[in-house]
Amino acid sequence: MDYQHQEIEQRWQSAWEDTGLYRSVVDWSRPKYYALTMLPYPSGDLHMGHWYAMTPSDARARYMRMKGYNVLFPIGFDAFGLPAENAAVQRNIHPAKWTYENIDTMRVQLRSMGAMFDWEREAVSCDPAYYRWTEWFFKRMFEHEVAYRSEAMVNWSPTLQTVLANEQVIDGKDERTGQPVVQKMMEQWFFALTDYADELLSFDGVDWPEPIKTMQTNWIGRSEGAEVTFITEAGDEIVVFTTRPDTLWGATFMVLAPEHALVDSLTTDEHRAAVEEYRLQAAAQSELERMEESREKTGVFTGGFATNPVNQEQIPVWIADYVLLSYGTGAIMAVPAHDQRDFEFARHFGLKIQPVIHPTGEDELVEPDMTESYVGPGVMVNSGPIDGVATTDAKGRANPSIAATIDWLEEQRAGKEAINYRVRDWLISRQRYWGSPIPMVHRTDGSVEPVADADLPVVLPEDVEFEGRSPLAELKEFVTTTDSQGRPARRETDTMDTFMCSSWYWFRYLSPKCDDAPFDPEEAAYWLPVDVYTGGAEHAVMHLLYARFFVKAMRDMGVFDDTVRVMQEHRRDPSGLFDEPFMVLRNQGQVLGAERTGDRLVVNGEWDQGRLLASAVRVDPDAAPDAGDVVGELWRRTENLLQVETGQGLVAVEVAVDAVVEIPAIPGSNDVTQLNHHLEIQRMSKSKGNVVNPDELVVEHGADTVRTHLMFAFEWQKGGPWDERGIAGSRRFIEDVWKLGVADYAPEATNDEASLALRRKVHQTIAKVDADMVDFKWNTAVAALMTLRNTMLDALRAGRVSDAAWTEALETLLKLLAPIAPHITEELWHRIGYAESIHLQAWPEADPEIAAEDVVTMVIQVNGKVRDRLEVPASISAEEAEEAAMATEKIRVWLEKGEVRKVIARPPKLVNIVVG
RNA sequence: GCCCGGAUGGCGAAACCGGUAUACGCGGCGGACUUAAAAUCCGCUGUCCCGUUUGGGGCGUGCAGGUUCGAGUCCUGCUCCGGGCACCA
Repeated sequence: MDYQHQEIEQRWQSAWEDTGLYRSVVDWSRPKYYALTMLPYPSGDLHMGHWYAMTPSDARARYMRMKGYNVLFPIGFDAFGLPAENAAVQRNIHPAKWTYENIDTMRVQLRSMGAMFDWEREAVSCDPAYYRWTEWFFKRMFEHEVAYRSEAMVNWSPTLQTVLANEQVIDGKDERTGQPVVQKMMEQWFFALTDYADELLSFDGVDWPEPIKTMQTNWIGRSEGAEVTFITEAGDEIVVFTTRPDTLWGATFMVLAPEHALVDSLTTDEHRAAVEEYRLQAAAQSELERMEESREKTGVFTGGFATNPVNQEQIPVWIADYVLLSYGTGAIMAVPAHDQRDFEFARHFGLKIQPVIHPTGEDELVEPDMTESYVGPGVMVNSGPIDGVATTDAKGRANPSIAATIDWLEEQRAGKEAINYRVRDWLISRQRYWGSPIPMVHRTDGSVEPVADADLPVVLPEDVEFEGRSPLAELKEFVTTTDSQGRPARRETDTMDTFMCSSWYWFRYLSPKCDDAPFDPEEAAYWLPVDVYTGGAEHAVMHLLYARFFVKAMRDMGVFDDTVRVMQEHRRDPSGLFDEPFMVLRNQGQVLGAERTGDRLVVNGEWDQGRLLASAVRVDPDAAPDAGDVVGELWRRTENLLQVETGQGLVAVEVAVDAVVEIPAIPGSNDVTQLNHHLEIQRMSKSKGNVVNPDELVVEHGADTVRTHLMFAFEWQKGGPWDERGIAGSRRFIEDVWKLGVADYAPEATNDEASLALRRKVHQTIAKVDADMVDFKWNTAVAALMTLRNTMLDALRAGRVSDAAWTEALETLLKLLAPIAPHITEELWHRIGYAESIHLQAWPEADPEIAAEDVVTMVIQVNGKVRDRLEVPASISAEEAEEAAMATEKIRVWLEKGEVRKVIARPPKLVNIVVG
């Protein structure tokens, strides 16, 4: 009767599947619970991180089910994206084939976890039945003017002839080829995310971690201030946004972004050549170069002037790349006396500096003596109507000087109060193939129209050639189409950002086969909204912000109208249910590989313009620093570049695109995708990880052990490096549970006290595990179960507890462990004689009376230091406690050292005697 | 630079409202079983000092202060680590 984990786990996994144990069906007579875990990207295989994220989510879903909820816990795949296209280029496999093969592998692996996923509800975002509705949502966005087309500065790769997403650009270079990326103006599709900026700043009614809320708030970056209009000599208006309108009287020049529309008309002939050159330079500059030069301000004078509306002063207009076209209005008023960047710029180019704040408690600022700008509090001076008004560190109208200035500006019609956001509208256009098509056609007159709903989805053509960029634009059959009037038209060849697919997937889970709407209102009315969402904190801003935006936009477009109607039919109050997608959010940390030194490379080659053209690359853990031209740890691999950390900094090593760097830690062939996967898992700056394959661990120890250990070994929110050895403890625990479960318990001489002691422990454990499950504190829940295991092993050996107490203990242990280790508990549950699944049992309830200790250890302190301990009845009174404390032998010794000044009694735990 | 989060044994980590610091586990040490090893079982395991049989005491939660009868927990000022944002007007 050994514990045969493989046999047990496989048998139960099929049994659960056969009986449909995890099908979730709408049942209005029961309370619902929608538990969601972030859907995986089908990168190839499931790694430890997936297990770490998903098994606690699964345990929580199981717990809620045992608590009596009708739980929905679905799964799917976020299947569009760049890695599939890279695979296509590198290995000549169609992205669809690569993706679906990976999905097949991952389905098997996901099943091996023993999670209660309802596979009937699986959704795959690259399936036309799915992206039909992604396109449908785009159309609704377009119809409601949430989707629009506009010029924008984008990351353009001249090598690939395509726009790259920000996340594909690393240090100003294309992540994959290592070639430079430039900034370019292009017409792109956007979603008007900023329309919802204010609503997105509010987290009312949702329970999300504070750090995530802070990150989103900072990302949205609301700033309060004013818009002020300056007039050029030619009569054009230059609108600027400022958070410090009160310093307008100190504005001594203006700076426009090099790309600003008014630069041409402002530039005088004398300065035109310099301006043109600067603009070219700025456009060619990669982000990396800009960062390097961020110390020194650059810029050129346009020769033009504008009028400061508050004092009619003519001030020079410059252009400089520290002013960004994408933030505010792309133009600033420069107040060098009270803004450090402006100060540096003014000093560098010898421009006028005019102080307008008299600092509190200091002498008046004298321009030539200033070594930096003054940004502290004080009193306004040289500022006409607001002279003498106090200025503080407060922002917006809370600052008296700003409030006074805004009032004055509005009265004079020279400006108005304004709010600006750091967040930009969501750029969703991607010049990629493997994404959801944008269902639009361009008419010959330049206007656009959406594809008719009946013609959705616009299907991705399959017979295409890959050369590293999207083939759609080159594919005549795809591009050539007609508009609704039958006139020739050109099909949109951009596809959508994959974040769009993941912005609504939890709706598709509700009814993945629904073909007349994105989701079935009957299902939605019951299951929505998501009650708990679990996943990685790395999605703090992008995915989680887009998802919130999406739901708010859907609500305003009436997408939930039918759902609301069904809810009302069932007397469910819909108010507030469609404002936010996820009511509770919890993040797990990252599990990394075991500690080890990184992959130590020895590279010989030839130096060329700061990079090493490799002639030989080998892995040698013991390589000495002079063994090759470059020796160091492999940090990153792109198609033709290796980043090697030498200890003195990163060195770029150029290799052939098909170069194979054999790394012993990675089994099998070693292509770019695999190597990046390997490097990603060891992502940590100091300690390097190692790939830990969960499949191997499952074979060796069983899914129950792996699940238990992942929940036990770390603080879930924090994660940490995987320790190969630690799993032994969890394995022993699971085997002990087996031992307890199959033990033929036969008490020799039962003893009421022993029985009660066991029962007490059992009920204390229920209370502890229950509280921990609610709070996602898996490690202490498992620890409590291990303690119960220890108590039960002792009881089994002693044979003093009654049969009833033993049975209660065993059944409780199995039920409490069932969410964490679903297979072994199911097996033992049946072995002790039950026919129905343990996963359908009710969660045990703690009886506080049984759990209560009647004798407790009371600590006796003298001057705050523990001097003695005493076993006392839990019901002891303060007087009795005090008396007992003073009476012990040890304490009497301490009492002789002085006079008792005070006694603090906190019965039954503590008495503190102050002696002095 | 700005904004978050963190720091507890050799290691992963516990500690409700301020009330026994180190639960649970790993590792280590000693012992039992064994021809032996593995597995398993039992005991010990913060640190220093005195007694060294049984015990007693000092010091200990990144650092320096403070509040309190009492601080890992609260307050002030730092240091280091992790994450996010970054010429944001």
